[in-house]
Amino acid sequence: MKHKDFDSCPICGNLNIEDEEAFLDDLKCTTKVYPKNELIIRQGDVCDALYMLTLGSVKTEMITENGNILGIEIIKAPRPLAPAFLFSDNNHFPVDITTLEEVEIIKIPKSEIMRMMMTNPDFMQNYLTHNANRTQFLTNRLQLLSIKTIKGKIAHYLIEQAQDTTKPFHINRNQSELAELFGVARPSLARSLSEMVQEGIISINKKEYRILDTNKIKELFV
Amino acid sequence: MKHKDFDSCPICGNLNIEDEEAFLDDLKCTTKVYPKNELIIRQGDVCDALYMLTLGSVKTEMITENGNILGIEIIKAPRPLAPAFLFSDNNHFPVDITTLEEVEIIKIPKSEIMRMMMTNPDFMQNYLTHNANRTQFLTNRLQLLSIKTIKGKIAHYLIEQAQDTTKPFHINRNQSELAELFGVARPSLARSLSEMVQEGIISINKKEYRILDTNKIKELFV
DNA sequence: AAAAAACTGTAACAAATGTTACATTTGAGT
DNA sequence: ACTCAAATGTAACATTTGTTACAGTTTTTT
Repeated sequence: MKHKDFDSCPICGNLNIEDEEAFLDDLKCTTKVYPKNELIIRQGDVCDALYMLTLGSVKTEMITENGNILGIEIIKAPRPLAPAFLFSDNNHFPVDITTLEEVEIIKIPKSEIMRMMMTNPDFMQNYLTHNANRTQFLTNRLQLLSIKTIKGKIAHYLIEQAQDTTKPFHINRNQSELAELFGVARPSLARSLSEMVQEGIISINKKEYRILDTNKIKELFV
Repeated sequence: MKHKDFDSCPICGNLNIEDEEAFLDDLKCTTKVYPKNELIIRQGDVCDALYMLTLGSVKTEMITENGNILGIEIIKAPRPLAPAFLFSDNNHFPVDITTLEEVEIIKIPKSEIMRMMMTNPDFMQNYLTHNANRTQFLTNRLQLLSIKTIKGKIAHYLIEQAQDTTKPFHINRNQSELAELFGVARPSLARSLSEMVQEGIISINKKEYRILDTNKIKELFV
């Protein structure tokens, strides 16, 4: 792992240690490279080590039992994969993980992680913060899914994405991806979007969205 | 906190310390008692200390932006309230918390939690495991919500609850609570349930459920 | 035991979403 | 500039779910 990557890693960054090389050399771990489009972790697999993605990107997908795919997110290196589950009583991965390109993954035994936490307060703080952020991400996802109407989901999502609701902003997903994110059918999403445009609530130009009527879009929550 | 409670606490149990009283006496914290049916924590409140529920029970509710209540769970003492969010970058509570009876809550500063983790490996392990279990709970909840049909949710839930799918089992919730758990309307749930009974997939007697047709109930996932 | 409250079953109807299918537009690659 | 694939718009129709309302049942309270 390069120094730059090391610093930008959510759990290894800012560690305040003198010699990062030595720190890493001491670490007992194995490195493995996987090709593109490979399913590397299955929902339900036992999780007994920390999988650190050090190169490339992967996609995590939660497959519901009715076969629908509920896209969760794309993870880019450097980041640990599902670090919380390493410590759960029922230590199984909750998602499928598929490579999007060639990736490198370092597998660190649980005992090593424990050791690092005990000896390095910054590492422990990072690990805790990272897990907390993950939990918050999940909670957010839960909140989005729990909104029942499609227009409500759109409203929630757009307001979340817009830094400033008076200015246009860019959404980096196409309709199919949005539909997957919301867990709805693509044509249904398109219909809701075009209705919201016709009602003068938002305007859309390609992936450039704009909130036109702040009051109306907030009414969709009521 | 009594010894028995101390031992059964998910993050303070099995701590391998000689003197629990001394351990607790050293702890800088404040104790507060709240009456029944009080909203003690609001969604969005800043979370800068660990709230440990030591007596009584509370209800956590996530209120969606359209005003619907999506019941999350009932928490009984002793258990920490949302311990993960203490360490998140954006440290706000994700849920409303309401007392169900008179409760006692101990508020422990973040710095104290950090100290305890650094000095006590068992405490750290407990804390991590507890957070991991919470994450798994959320993931499960996410999975349940992401199933689109009501019958699919029922099927998923019943199979999860039934230890042995050939034997009858008890569900400790009424229809309204189940509907809230699934995020659907109560009469809709009742309709789906009675259809499943008519189709010979399950039988219901009060809160005693039984899976009659294992194949058919699994087809609801397809 | 009677009364009240909570829970359950169900029906008619409204509303939202899914499904399928196809036309149109956009974008990428040559 | 042309071609092809992907993305989008949209319409008709089917299906599911929500809403409202009320009656029957069970449980709790008095």
